[in-house]
Amino acid sequence: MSNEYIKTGELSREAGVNKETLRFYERKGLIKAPKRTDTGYRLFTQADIERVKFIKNAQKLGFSLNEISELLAIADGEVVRCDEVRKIAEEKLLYIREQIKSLYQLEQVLTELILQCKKADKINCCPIIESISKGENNES
Amino acid sequence: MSNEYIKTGELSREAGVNKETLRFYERKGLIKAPKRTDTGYRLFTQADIERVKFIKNAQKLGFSLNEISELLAIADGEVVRCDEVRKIAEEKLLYIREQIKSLYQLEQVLTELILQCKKADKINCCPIIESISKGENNES
DNA sequence: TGAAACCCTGTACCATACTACAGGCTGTTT
DNA sequence: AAACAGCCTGTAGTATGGTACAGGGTTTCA
Repeated sequence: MSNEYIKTGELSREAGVNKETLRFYERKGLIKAPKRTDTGYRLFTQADIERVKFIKNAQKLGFSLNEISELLAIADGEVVRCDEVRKIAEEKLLYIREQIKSLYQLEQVLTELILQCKKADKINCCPIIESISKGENNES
Repeated sequence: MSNEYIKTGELSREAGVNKETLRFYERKGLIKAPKRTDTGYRLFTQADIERVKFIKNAQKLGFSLNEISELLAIADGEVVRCDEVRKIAEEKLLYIREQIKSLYQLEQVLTELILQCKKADKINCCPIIESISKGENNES
């Protein structure tokens, strides 16, 4: 379980990512360059599987690869600086809330436009096109 | 007002976009290739100002340039097909609602993680990192 | 021994929406 | 006539997160 090395193909299957993606992560520094066989084949470990899964999970939480780099760097440290992790998470949370807010405004405007469109005479007159033309949707 | 031609620089100022962006839109077919002077300078019209503003307004509503192309093609038609416009808007609305939904789920998970982090002992233990490691955030 | 499956590298490409820049005319002003 | 702003072209770069492929070496199994 501990001394089993796996090659690129197996890691890619285990972690559910493309083989090219692993090389991409390596170039980006998200996973560290693994050992190699004499003939140059990469030898990954169980820990690498966990690491790639961590990356995938963090992406599902909305973190970018750069942010995940930061999280991993902290997690790799001797002492995990919990406050630093929380800071990154809090920034992400604020950003997500902003996104929700502006998407909600869009949702309102679009809903209203579609409603108007349904009510309108459909003979060569489109409230949606007209509203965009006039720039009535500028809330920001 | 009608026969006044303007050059790239003025259109860019009037519509609030970069000059390069205008060439980009032209290549993309979002604005049609304008007349030229004998020496090759582009001659835009008032209508082009409106068109660029339309593009900017539609972007604020969340439409991509490809979708804006479709909207403009419909608006350019002899008869504006209101139902087609509404279809595009309705698709966008559905997409925006999905985005809101998944962002809201993220918001919930992140909020909870941050809360746990605040409650936890901060000595070499980070609930956020651990939760991501374990993949506890998989709702999708 | 030979085919199939696997791995390696570097480079280029996908979408999205621009932005920058080199190298060269044109137009205006002094 | 010279300086400078403004326009032209084509190409390449930005950020994001990968994906694809050519051209080659390696491993495995029959």
